Amino acid sequence: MNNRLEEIRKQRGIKQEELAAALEVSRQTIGSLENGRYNPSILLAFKIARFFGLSIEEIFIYEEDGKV
Amino acid sequence: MNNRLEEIRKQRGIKQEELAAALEVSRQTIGSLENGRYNPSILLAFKIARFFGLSIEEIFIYEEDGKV
DNA sequence: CAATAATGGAAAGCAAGCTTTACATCATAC
DNA sequence: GTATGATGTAAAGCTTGCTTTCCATTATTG
Repeated sequence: MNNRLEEIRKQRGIKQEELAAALEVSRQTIGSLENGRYNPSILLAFKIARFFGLSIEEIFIYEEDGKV
Repeated sequence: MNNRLEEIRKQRGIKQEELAAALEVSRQTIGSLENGRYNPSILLAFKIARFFGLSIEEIFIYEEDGKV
């Protein structure tokens, strides 16, 4: 799973910390997602998508093979 | 999080066990999702959506409040 | 009724997501 | 150069997702 989180966040000119606060998660969680340390839960994915007004599929890129 | 998994699966006339096999998860996982015992990981959500040719949002319903 | 098929659901255990704490790095500004 | 702000990253610990195993329930069918 890849994601366009950092790209989209920067487009909107907001900081990791601000995004984290808006989503009610820790800053480290945002950093970990942006740097691919793990995938979001589906709940967090929904929150992120809703925050940016996008669909989950527009932000998170699932590649059949790439596995976990 | 609610989901339309059971509904969609039955529309297609397939059994929990068949769906589980197609998605490479256990039958219990499918049953647990259908009966709301837990939410899927985002990877499983993608697999399910892709299997049915739908978007994640068409299958899993996120309600702002309803919490976890 | 007995047998089989499909589903429900619990328990234990491992894996993954998230938190808090803590420290390092990098850039910018003064 | 030092201070400050933003980000990277790691460790320990809790919670949630998923597996395997096991048994119960509810059709349906012979």
